[in-house]
Amino acid sequence: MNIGEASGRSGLPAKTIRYYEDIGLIRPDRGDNGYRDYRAGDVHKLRFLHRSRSLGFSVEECRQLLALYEDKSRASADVKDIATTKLTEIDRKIRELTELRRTLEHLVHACHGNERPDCPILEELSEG
Amino acid sequence: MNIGEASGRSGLPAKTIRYYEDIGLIRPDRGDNGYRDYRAGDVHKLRFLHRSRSLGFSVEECRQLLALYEDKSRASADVKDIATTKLTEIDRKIRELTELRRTLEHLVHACHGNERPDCPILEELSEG
DNA sequence: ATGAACCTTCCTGTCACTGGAAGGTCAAGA
DNA sequence: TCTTGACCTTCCAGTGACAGGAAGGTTCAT
Repeated sequence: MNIGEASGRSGLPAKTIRYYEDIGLIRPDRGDNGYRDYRAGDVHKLRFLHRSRSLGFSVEECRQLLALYEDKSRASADVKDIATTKLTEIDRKIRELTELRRTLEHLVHACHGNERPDCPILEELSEG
Repeated sequence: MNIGEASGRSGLPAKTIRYYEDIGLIRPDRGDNGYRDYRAGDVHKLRFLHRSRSLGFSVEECRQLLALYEDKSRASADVKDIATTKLTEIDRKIRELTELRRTLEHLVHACHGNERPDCPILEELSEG
């Protein structure tokens, strides 16, 4: 199938699929006309990539996961390691954002939000 | 003062300070030798930028905040609007990450993490 | 035969810097 | 006076993960 159909079936934009080929994630066949030719297995991999990316894995992590996916003699511990590391990262991001949120909310509450220039938000930004 | 001292006092790397000049956020004087020459007010602005960025505002938002900071006839409502919008964005990000976290934790728990190849994480990634 | 809807490659832009090369300037020590 | 080392300058390239668009080839239906 052509890239348009692979795109439709995987949910990834054609641009992204070409990019994934550029960086060596997938290698579809080519037809006589030079068009990329995807098989069902390729679409599976594309869906795998789509899902992995949307779960917050970086492209390099997706590369590792895809290699494990294709390695029938893998150890599930290797997959779990990657996922656990990512989970820790996500936890850290959530903590950082929550801290940010607290500070910002505090500032927003302290500001009158009227026509006058005095503003605790700007004060905090210049002194913090 | 030279850029090195401005960097030390503001907490921003010299590279970043030059970048902020490139994109028109600050315009220091120049000495006869061509060196940038920062005054106390410039360092204040740099600290303002540092703090704003670390609170999650984009550079363009920082540009708006800095303009309000310098506008003595500003309305605090304008500042509050920007901060409130950012607060909403942060909330959305936290929600997304929390959802991600839940899914990923579920997968990590389901995976045995041993030497065998069967792995619910990979299964979910390929089917999800 | 023509037009639309595909497909191709290649180049540029995004965001907010960071690293590095090549070279000028300045202050302190031998 | 010379030199060394720490500054400073500009400019170019790279990051991550694509998106937009130009210029051109292919396929299919009318």
